[in-house]
Amino acid sequence: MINYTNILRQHNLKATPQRLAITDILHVQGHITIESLYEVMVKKFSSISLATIYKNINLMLENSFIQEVKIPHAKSVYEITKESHSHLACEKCGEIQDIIIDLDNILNEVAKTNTFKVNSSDLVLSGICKNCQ
Amino acid sequence: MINYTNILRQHNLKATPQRLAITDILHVQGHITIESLYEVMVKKFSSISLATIYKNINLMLENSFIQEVKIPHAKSVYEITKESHSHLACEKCGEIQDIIIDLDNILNEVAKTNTFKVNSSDLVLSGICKNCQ
DNA sequence: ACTTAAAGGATAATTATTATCTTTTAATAA
DNA sequence: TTATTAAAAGATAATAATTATCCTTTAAGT
Ligand SMILES: [Mn+2]
Ligand SMILES: [Mn+2]
Ligand SMILES: [Zn+2]
Ligand SMILES: [Zn+2]
Repeated sequence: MINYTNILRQHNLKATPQRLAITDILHVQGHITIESLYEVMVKKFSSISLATIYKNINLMLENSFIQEVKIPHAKSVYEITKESHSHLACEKCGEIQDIIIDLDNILNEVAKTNTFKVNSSDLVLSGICKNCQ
Repeated sequence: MINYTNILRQHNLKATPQRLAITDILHVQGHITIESLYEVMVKKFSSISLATIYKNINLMLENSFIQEVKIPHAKSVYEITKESHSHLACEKCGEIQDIIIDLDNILNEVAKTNTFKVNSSDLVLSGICKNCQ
């Protein structure tokens, strides 16, 4: 169990119980929509306001503690920022999985054209996951 | 100038002036947000309703005549469906460019793992375009 | 314990999108 | 052509998603 108290403080964020719960949920679940994050949080903090969820998600996004992942034909999910990686999105059950794909060759190709300086890449592969096949 | 009248009819959509204008704008502009599509349309049809924009965009999405492209940290853009391709998104001016990148190697790698059946891929490279460098 | 800025909760406001209803019109056939 | 009709447009209400505001509570530092 990671100590997110200090990590939050390093980002100049107070380590409130609500925030620790959000980070813990993100840590355990991996990828989650605003909607289901709220549902899970309500179980722990029956009177939590949806505004608190949004305010915290936005704060955490601002300092890159977390990231938004936009999924085709589905709602965005949020996750704790880690090494750059791609995603597999199951069109049937909606599950989002991480996958590490080496895009260096591709990025080098683009770099060669010298017409666009790439800073980051977002790749989502949509299809059917193991379970749903 | 492409004849979208018949193309629309092939999709079982009436070729209304509003729709022909939308398809023409999409054809000329390439990638456009709902917001700016509406702005452009208002110039041609001063009394057009925003609902008409949404209804048409949704209808055209349903039969895959057009596609949504989700862009990190920006609003979605829409474009006429064509061969599968990737996108370059300029973080400075917001311009979206098409780029054809061969992802076969990558998709084959994923296929090998036999744990996920890929149906489609969405790749967006964010960075700085030629003009903005 | 005391102080204080930050954060939470309640809720209003705003923005984005969809639904509903009436009027208009594109497509088709007499 | 004109008549018919289902589809589409336009106006606007309703809903959903997100943000702003305001007051209360609390984490963090002294
Ligand atoms: Mn991930
Ligand atoms: Mn494109
Ligand atoms: Zn699945
Ligand atoms: Zn640019």
